[in-house]
Amino acid sequence: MILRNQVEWALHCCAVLAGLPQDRRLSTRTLAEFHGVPKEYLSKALQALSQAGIVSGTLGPAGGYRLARPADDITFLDIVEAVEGRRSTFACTNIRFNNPCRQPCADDGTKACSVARIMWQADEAWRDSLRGITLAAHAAILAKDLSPEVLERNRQWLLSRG
Amino acid sequence: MILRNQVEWALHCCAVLAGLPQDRRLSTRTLAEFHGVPKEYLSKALQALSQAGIVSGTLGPAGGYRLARPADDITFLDIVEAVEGRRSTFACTNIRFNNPCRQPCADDGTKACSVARIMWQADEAWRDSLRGITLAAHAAILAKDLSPEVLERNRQWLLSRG
DNA sequence: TAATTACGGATATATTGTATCCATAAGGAT
DNA sequence: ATCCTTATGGATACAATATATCCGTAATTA
Ligand code: FES
Ligand code: FES
Repeated sequence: MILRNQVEWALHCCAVLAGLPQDRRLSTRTLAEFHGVPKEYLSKALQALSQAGIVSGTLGPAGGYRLARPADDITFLDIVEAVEGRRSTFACTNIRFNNPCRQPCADDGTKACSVARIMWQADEAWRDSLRGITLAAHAAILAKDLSPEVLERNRQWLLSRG
Repeated sequence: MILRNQVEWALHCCAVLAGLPQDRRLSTRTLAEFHGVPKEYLSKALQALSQAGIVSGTLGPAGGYRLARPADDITFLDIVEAVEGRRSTFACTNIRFNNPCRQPCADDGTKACSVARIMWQADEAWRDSLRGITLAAHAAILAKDLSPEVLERNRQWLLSRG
């Protein structure tokens, strides 16, 4: 089990957008070149973000994407779920009901399986962790990781493209 | 991203074994019939559990599997990792280094990407949650969920097969 | 009008998950 | 000794998903 590449791409794209003025837009082409990933496929991830209301896309020249909400109102979970979906990472197929000595209409079918409950609880812990980090919080981490020069250089490169 | 069916099967098989006397063994065929899953494919999951030292398999008639350790020394994480592997659910492909305006030999390459660190932290939260539940703890939950009659009926069916 | 963009559908390929089959070695029953 | 049953591991086939590309459309700007 492994998350899609799209997740890494989407997170980085959102992080980049969070570092720019809110009204500035970046095109799919610029974002693809900046991250060195195929433009056509990245477009699918950006469309998913757009449909989820995380970014806003506009048509025409000088069009592109910007964040649809303030950076402190977008969590990592929002982005991951937009690309990866909201279904639990654990799928219960109810094999407990295949039990050959189980009586039909037993009253043990009203509650979810104990195994599934534990797995879903772990899934929620994963989501809680991602829900705790906003793009604004990540920008603060990034500011400590990278030197101001590197950040400014990236910023200028992106703004010169659009 | 979704976990394999094997995970659900492996967890249920271990839960079944935990409800039996430690020296009793169950064959792949019995476990497959009990859960209504293909015997040949379930065998692969049991082999993974065997190789991870969670269950112990013996050959010959009256052979089969038993837990290799006490039930309070086997966590859900042990079982999930045996089947699903231990790699993180998030794979970083280092797209940050594809940055076209990045200078070679920059000092920002010594640390893992901030995005990856956040994703790996969430992965650890998921694992921590699974690490907190042992087969013994699950057995206690099961005892509250199911009626003693159902548990005993299953127990007898399994013991009569082996 | 022409160029550029997001958007969505269709398609192709690669990777992974699912499932089955078979050969082998080992243990128990006769 | 012989036969049956079992786990083990390799090989193979099939299905589902991930990855990637292509193209047509509509909207926007110059
Ligand atoms: S029946 Fe699906 S996890 Fe128990
Ligand atoms: S480069 Fe892989 S997560 Fe940032």
